[in-house]
Amino acid sequence: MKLATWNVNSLKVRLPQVIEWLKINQPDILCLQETKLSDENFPEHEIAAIGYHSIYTGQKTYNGVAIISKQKGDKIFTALPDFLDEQKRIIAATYNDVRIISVYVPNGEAVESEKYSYKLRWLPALNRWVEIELKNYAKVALLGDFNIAPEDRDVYDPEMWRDKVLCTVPERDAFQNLLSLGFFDSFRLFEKPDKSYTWWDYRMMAFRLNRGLRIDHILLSDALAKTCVACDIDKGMRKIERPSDHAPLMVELRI
DNA sequence: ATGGTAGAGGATCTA
Repeated sequence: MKLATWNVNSLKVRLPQVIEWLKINQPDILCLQETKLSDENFPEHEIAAIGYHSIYTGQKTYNGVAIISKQKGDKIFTALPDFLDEQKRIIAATYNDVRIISVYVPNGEAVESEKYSYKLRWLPALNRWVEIELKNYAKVALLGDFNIAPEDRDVYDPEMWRDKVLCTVPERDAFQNLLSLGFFDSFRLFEKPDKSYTWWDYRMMAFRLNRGLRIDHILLSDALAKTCVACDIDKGMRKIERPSDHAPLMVELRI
């Protein structure tokens, strides 16, 4: 079983890339973030034409998440139960006995901003709900754009990024609190090269200089982590013409 | 020099 996540930064622009990527990689599950599409504009038919189901919750211009899957899912959730939020940032469904939770965590903009305090309220709400989900399902995967670089080794220039949004202590604590519920960061189950990142700013030749951060993650519950045999960043998708600023991330599970 | 690029939408906002 292959699970993947990809912040596409507009599914309208990236649809041909997503279709091609699905054909080549054949994941069972692909979680998308920043679709930037209202539900009536979601390209469900184009995706169905290559044999994939879609579930989605979106809005115009900003945010928007989806799960693309070979099998149809059930027990679909499109919001956190105890956190009123107009922004479409979470979608979950069950595929056989595997619970898939796909998130687009708020970016936070800057520590002094209202968006940062929203991020620090959003993360505990996620934590509370995921804790319940872990009681109901042994096999849980929490995937997406977390907008958090968990450690200094996940940042190209940790001193420059010290206490900047994506790297602050409260954000990293919130990420550790998620892991403490019983998750493993699948990327760190394996020996990986230094300077492995999933996001590079469009500006200042950041990608060419590999000035990136590892902010997209696939967290696996113990039952799934035991079956995980690979976790890889598809950096090639950041090299092509008109790329997303994020690369896809994918795990392979022996189940 | 507080910049720069991309996407949406049609002036700025978000990242």
